[in-house]
Amino acid sequence: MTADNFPDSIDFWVAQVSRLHHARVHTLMEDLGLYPGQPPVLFRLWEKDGRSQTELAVLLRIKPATMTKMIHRMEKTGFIRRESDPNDQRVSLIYLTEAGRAVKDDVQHIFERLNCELVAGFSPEEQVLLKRFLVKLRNNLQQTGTVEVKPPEPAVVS
Amino acid sequence: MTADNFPDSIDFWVAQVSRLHHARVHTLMEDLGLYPGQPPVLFRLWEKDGRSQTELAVLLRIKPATMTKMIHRMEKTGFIRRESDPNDQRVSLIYLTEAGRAVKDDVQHIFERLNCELVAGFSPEEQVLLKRFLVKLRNNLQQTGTVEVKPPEPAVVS
DNA sequence: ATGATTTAATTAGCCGGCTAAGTAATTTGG
DNA sequence: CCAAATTACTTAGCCGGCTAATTAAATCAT
Repeated sequence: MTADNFPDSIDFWVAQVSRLHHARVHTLMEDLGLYPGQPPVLFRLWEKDGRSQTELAVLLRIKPATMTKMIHRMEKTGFIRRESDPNDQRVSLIYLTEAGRAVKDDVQHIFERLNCELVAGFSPEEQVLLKRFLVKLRNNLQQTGTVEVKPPEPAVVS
Repeated sequence: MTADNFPDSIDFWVAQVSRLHHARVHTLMEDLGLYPGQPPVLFRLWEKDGRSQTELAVLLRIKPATMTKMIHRMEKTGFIRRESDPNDQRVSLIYLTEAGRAVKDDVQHIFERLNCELVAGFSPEEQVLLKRFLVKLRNNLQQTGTVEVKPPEPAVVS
């Protein structure tokens, strides 16, 4: 990587696509009162209601602390509600409210539309290839991320 | 887009790659005292010193308000310094400090390494294709974002 | 059975995106 | 020449990532 080719690096383009996508979702979700981070939560709840925060965090591959924030916002705006798990007082189970169920069709339609916009000009084969590329990038990043730090040999104490 | 295929959508994978990449850069830059958003600024300054904030924001495709924050942090941590443009008191020109010049080689090496990690298992042709795909995604998003309200399509279909 | 460990969630605080509203300087138009 | 518009940047405040440190509950091991 040199200063010359940086602005045309994979890094740069991934970041830019990600930001534009985020902005686009924001625009499209605005009227429904949803923020861009929230649809993924809803998709997982429409799939199966009453999941724990940790379960959701694992599915969305975000950290529990991030989940907590989002859950609070979505609770405040009325799309979900929390309930203590009777079998384990530590976990709070997340349930859809009526409003959370009500937006399902709209959100799904919007995401269908967004996906069309996104892959416009991609042949079906290219779409498959693109997804394979993205998964491979993910794997490459995860590999290095996890291996990377070898446990430092603790110096012998006293 | 349905609840079923969401977790395997292009959206999801792009977001995930972006987050992991960000985290990886964070890890790799930590020892140098840099945060993930800062290398792009440095790359542009190594290329040409003394740019205005707006110029940098345009190059990095971020908003001026975001630039302001980053510039302040980088000034505080000593990688850059600001100077008023004598020809226009509104603009502040950004210059590298000695520290900003000093990290150049390290940062470039790290980004070379990161790029290798990222595209591991991609043939040169696939790398070209990947970049083309990303650029196309960018264009698709920018199109919809700017046009926003498409002129009503001619209803004639078939 | 109780003390130690693990686990679920929260809190505080940072980074980097964004918008909206405000200030200061320059340009433009009448 | 001076008022109006534009431009460059800042500020305040939100969202969504993250880590580190806490708290409370459950489990494990002695």
